Amino acid sequence: MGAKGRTVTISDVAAEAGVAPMTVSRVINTSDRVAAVTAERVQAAISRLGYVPNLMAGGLSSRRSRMVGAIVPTITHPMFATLIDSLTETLRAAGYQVMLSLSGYKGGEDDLVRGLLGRRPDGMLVTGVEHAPATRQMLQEAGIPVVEIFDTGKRPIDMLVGFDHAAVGAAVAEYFLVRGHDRFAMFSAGDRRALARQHGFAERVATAGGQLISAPVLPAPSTITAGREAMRALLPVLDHRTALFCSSDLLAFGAIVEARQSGIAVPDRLAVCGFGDFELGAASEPSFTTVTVEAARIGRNAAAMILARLVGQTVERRIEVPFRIVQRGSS
Amino acid sequence: MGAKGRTVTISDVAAEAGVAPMTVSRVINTSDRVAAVTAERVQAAISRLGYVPNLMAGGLSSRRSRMVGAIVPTITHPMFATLIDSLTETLRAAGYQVMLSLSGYKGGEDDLVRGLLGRRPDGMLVTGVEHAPATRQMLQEAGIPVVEIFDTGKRPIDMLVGFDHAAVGAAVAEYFLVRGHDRFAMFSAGDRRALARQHGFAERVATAGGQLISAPVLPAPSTITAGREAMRALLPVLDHRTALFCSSDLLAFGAIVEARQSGIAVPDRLAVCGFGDFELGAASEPSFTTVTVEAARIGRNAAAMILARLVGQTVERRIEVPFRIVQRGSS
DNA sequence: TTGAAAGCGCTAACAA
DNA sequence: TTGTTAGCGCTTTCAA
Repeated sequence: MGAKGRTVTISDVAAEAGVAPMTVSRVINTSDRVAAVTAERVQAAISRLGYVPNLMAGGLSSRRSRMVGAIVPTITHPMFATLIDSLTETLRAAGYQVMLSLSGYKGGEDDLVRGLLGRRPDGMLVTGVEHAPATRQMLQEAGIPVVEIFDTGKRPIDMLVGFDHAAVGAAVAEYFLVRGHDRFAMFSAGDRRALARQHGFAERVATAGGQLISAPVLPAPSTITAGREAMRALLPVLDHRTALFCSSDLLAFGAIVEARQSGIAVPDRLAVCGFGDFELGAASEPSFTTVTVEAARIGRNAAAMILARLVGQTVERRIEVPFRIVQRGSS
Repeated sequence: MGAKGRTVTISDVAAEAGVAPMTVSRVINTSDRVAAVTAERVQAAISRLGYVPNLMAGGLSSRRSRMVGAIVPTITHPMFATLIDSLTETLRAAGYQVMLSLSGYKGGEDDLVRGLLGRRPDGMLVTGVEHAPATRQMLQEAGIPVVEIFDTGKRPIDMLVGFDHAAVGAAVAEYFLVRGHDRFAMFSAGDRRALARQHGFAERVATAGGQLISAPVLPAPSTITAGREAMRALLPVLDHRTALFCSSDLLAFGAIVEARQSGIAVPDRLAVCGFGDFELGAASEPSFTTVTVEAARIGRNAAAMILARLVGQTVERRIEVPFRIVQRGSS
């Protein structure tokens, strides 16, 4: 560094401490292989000069960047925010940094992957299992551990931590069916995984001979306001007891707020189940039923899988994380 | 890359295209300075081999990493999530990536800064204006544009985009005073900036001769549940009309839910103002008054300042972003 | 418009 | 335990 003048390099430190650069490198990376006195002298030189090792140089030479790339659609969504939080923390504890890219919900993943791979990450995390063939190939040929998260598929690129969204939809339908419902509605965001939940829900409902009276697809990411508006549109056909599944807790909350405004009793006239288990669902009034998935666990597992592979361990290639319906006041 | 065998380098591409490595480099970085036919041939070789340029090598050589480091307390908080979103997007459009570190609310910033500076970022963003002296010095000596965000101070490290939290507190107090309130309470998270808002609020209240009946400090980050609990504790002294300022919309929402559960009329008996302008405040019932600050604008401004400096422009060193009280159903 | 030489700052591999 | 040599894959600089 150095405000004026040259950046301090490992050679400067070596000269200052009266050792070879390689010895400084050892002190920094594998301090056990250096005599204690020498190490102390080097450490003193380091802090005297304010030396900050150049990780680009180190990475280029060692072919290890101590960095993991991650792509998620957004961090505005509590689920992904939590996931990135736990991923980052688990990797940080192991000495790795995370380079994050946000893909939005409109594709363009290829450029993001290429951009990250340019930094030569030691591992990669991508959201979902649907990728352009070229993207898949790039990831495969990178020769690093790759984890796909938040979904399942038959043929992962490498490793996978997620759950079956269609199964979630079916489980929620089942939950309602068991409680005697026969009229259903679903508010779904337009992204792949929300739509998979919708399909699972609709299919189970159809199999049971239930009636799906409405299933609007809303723009991703979901908002409370979108939930309110969808509910407003649904009101005219809400003449009988209905069970509503929302692809996000935000939609569910909006739906409930609007329903109560309009004098629709929850849960008697309208039963509601959300998805995501945000704090909102537990701490609002009425609290509402939702599907809980431990996002933090997905992040931790993904990080652990990458780290394990980096130290040469054989790892489970596929982890299905459980989901669970949490019954609350809305159903 | 290459699943088996060596990674493709610029020399491989050069050989494939029948040119020198330097020509390939020019095609990638400054394609205008290469003959069109040559460029085409090189591009063909690049995609044939699946070449992904090594940015560590490029950065080491050019001393530009095309990367900006950023430290925020958390991305779980909607305000910081939005900010990082806009920062990332603005920088991405200019060809820069963001390396994100999460500091939590407990310090340890020094290690994060050192870790990021090791990647030789072309710019840095840090949250707040309070830093350990050593951290300050490291940032200063890095010789790169540094932006401190989300606060103001007399003596920024380099550049600053933020607002005065004490002024926010004072403005909210003023807002209540104008409406004839004389009894006040405040729920505040324990982080620096929330406490600054609290102080500003308390001071203005005191100056006006108002009574501050309660001002608990809650753990950061704020939650809805914490707001409910704080309200439960406040109930016994809520015998007169009271105005409550919460350091976060989550606390405000929790407070309102709990108050209504307990039969306290909002806004007649209890007026509430939150902070942050989350969607929750606008779309819940009753909607609630809050302080809005454009987080996205802070991110965009910070990115723009860094980018401008990187192309050698002289830049405003301090941007005060406005805040505004949005009146809604709770006050 | 293109190429050759040198070097960015570090670490692997080997030697002492 | 420490040092020397070579080279990671690019770009800068200079030359043609």
